[in-house]
Amino acid sequence: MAPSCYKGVMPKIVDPQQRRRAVADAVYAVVARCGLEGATLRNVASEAGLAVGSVRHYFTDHDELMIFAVQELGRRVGERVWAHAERLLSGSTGSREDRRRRTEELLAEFLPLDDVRRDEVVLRLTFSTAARTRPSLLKHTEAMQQTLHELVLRTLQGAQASGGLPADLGVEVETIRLRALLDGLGLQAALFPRRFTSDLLREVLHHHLDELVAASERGPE
Amino acid sequence: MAPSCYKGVMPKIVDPQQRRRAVADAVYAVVARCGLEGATLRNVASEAGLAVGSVRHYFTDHDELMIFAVQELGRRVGERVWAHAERLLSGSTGSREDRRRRTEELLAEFLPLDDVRRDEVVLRLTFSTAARTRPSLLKHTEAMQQTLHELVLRTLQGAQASGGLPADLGVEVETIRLRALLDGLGLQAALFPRRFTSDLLREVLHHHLDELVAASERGPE
DNA sequence: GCCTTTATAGCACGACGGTGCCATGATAAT
DNA sequence: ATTATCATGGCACCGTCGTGCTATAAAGGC
Repeated sequence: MAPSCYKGVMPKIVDPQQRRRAVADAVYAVVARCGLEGATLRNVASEAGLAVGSVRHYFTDHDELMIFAVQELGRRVGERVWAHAERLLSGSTGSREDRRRRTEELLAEFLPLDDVRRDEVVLRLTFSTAARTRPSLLKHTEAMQQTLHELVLRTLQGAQASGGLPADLGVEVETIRLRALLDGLGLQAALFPRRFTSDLLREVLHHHLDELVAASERGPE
Repeated sequence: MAPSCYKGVMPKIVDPQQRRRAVADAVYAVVARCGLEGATLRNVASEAGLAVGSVRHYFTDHDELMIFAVQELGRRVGERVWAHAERLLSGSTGSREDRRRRTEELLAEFLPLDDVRRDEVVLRLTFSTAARTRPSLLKHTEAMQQTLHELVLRTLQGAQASGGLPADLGVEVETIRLRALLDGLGLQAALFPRRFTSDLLREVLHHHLDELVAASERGPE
């Protein structure tokens, strides 16, 4: 029916992608405030300033909304931290202390040190734990975890290549250990923000990296 | 404690405490299978082989049921691990390698290395994350976390006293770091049991303890 | 003008949640 | 036997949630 050009003949105004992202924002706000069980269509629609029918116009199912929320969360986290990683890699010049400082900053992106990162950690944690009993979420959660794993791995490998870490260090095991540390800290801090202050989190991370570089002076086991 | 003859004048047969624990068992089974949102009164009652009214006879609210489940979970975890800790402390004799091995076994109680510990980790994780948005659970979850914290702290202090760890080691920070590591590993393993095998978990814990004792040969920073 | 497509909103239905209330059976004291 | 107490089970009510369906308004293409 329509002529050959299928691209520019949309008789509408709003951008669906942008709308979906806006709804995802509402999901994040509700989940951060009331938990995942509070992310009902009515709550999300109310948070987004829309009606339930409007939200359902962009998401067929409640499941699809949750899946999109996880995907979008993974996209944003990956995007933000990859940008940070590129900043680190681009500035390959600099003293060893500078590289160490920037590496620590990069890894600190995974800790709830401010409101933005705190919400992000809480959301990652919430969706991840929920994915255990929700097959539809598990696949995308796994992808997000894989992204974070590779990022930490690349970071350690980069530090190793630049001489900041010993060449004989088991980066795979250290990646798992470091990621577990970051996740565990985030978990505790998400539960008890008053006990786990930003300074304490930074101190633990700093200490852990100290131990990693100190292993170089010890040589292979 | 075995159900001894009641001394009071109760015209009944069953022991309410035992019944409440049995219902808690049903809660654990349902939560482990379907997540916390699946722990409805109907599901729990069905799992326990009772009717909803029967469950409600022992728990006024759904909230009270959840609170009791958290408390009981904390009790059991603490009981089991404290028993293990006493075994460690009672056998203060033995070579350094033996002490190290038993310490590692004690800390391994927090890792999902078998079905029992796996369920326990999953339950701890589920209730903890849920407590973030449920004030009624937060208080008891905090108590459970405090118990685990103190246990890890005592373990490290014991190792330090016996000479297994350097005297100048910051046990408080190391406790936080070790607990974050255990929590993070448990979180990952709960999500992806196939990727995080028992051997891998043991290896990471072993490696971490190696790093701790290796810090003794490095002296103060 | 007309018509198609999209955006937004609302209603109604069925399913399921917690909970108040009550009926029945069992037990032990009187 | 009577009665009080407790255990157990079921019913019914009300709220909420997801979802199918429909209505209305706006924006191009013809």
